[in-house]
Amino acid sequence: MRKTKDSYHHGDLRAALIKAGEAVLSETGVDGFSLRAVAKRVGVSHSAPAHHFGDARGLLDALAIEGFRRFLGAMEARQAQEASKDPRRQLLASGLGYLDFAVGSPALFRLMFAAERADGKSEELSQAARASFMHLADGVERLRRVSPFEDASAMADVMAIWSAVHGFSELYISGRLGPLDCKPPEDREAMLLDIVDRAIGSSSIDQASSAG
Amino acid sequence: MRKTKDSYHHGDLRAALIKAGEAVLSETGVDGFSLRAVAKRVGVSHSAPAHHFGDARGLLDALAIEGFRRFLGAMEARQAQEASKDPRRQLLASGLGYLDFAVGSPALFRLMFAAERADGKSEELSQAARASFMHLADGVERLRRVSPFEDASAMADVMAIWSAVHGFSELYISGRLGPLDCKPPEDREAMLLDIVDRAIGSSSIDQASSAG
DNA sequence: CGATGAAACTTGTCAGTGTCAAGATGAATT
DNA sequence: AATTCATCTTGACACTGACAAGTTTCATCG
Repeated sequence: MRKTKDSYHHGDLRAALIKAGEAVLSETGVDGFSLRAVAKRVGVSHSAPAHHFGDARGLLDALAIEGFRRFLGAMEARQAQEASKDPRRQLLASGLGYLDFAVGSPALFRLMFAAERADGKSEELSQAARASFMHLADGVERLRRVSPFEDASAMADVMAIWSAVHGFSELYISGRLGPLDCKPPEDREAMLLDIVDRAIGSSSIDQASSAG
Repeated sequence: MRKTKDSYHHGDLRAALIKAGEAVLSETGVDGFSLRAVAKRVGVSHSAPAHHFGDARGLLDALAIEGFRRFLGAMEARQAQEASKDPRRQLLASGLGYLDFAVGSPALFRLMFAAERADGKSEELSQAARASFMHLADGVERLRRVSPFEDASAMADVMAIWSAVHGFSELYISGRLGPLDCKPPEDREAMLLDIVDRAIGSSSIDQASSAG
């Protein structure tokens, strides 16, 4: 069974390694990431991580899982801040949370969406990723009043919105949006809202015609 | 052309290393990529690449530069196939080329858009990337009849279209679009066209009439 | 033609990495 | 107190990128 509560030797090495792993990831990027560097930062031997995560991929998976949890949290936080409960507004708020996370933890964001990790090797990781997808699907369902899994056009909305938000986030953290990233956060957020608005399309004009 | 296969000098080692590098990249992904593996594949010593590319990053930069060249070619190829010269059709065709390249060379695509390489360290790489961006900007300019660099709303179109196409491509090659990637190419292409259509928005529904 | 120097490539070495095997530590159970 | 066993350490191996120094080929000039 899953154990490893805070106990003796180190206290809670597993959690400490994840925390240190995130720090190393954000400081040096995924290229400078190494098991030994993480272990050294925590102050344990170079092969201590192996016991908790198996191999390097195991630790990266754990980081991605933790990342998806915070990712979902970032979207929900923005939605909670949004006063209006209008589905369209809530969906836009969710997109802002998506961008918040990408900008705040770009290396982790990239790790989470790395191609190799979507192969379903880790069931827990697949599930965490699916939860984020479901969050988006739910948002569209509230807007369209139809489940995307039962309505192709609603699923098309999901794809369009997801692609737009994800693409913008990726390009932004890549620094490819030119002078935009030098500007205040309000600018990139306004840009994102415009983009998501296009992606939602005419399917919800009747819902909230004067949003903005 | 000096090409002495059995001689001490390879003849065209630089090109051979780039070619082998692309092969290693597509076969093992960027994680399994190593200078020594590339050198071994070509049949030279482990430090032969250093003479042409300096360090590992130098070879990866060269691969990205070559990638951007083929990337642009993929977009232009699709545009050439498109019979209609209508700016909207041409823009959509360009998007299909974008997706073609991402699907055909996912590892290279990811390498090209890796965040660390957009820092302008390599001028040649920055220029190759900029050329691809310009291709998109030109397409929007033909559609809107205004330069995106002189019109904010046209630049917004550029951002929206780029985000949508890039996001869809990223998510697709990540295998996160679910059952979509098992389906024939026509399906994903139809999906992309729908998405880009949303991103273009109403700005070109009546291209000539609405003057921004 | 032959020498000289530069370019292309090799060999050797070093620190660092992931992973495995085997040993040491200490809390919990008996 | 002895045993158990997950936890953690030590040591080793093959591999990596980078550097230094040596070897081979080519080009140019005397």
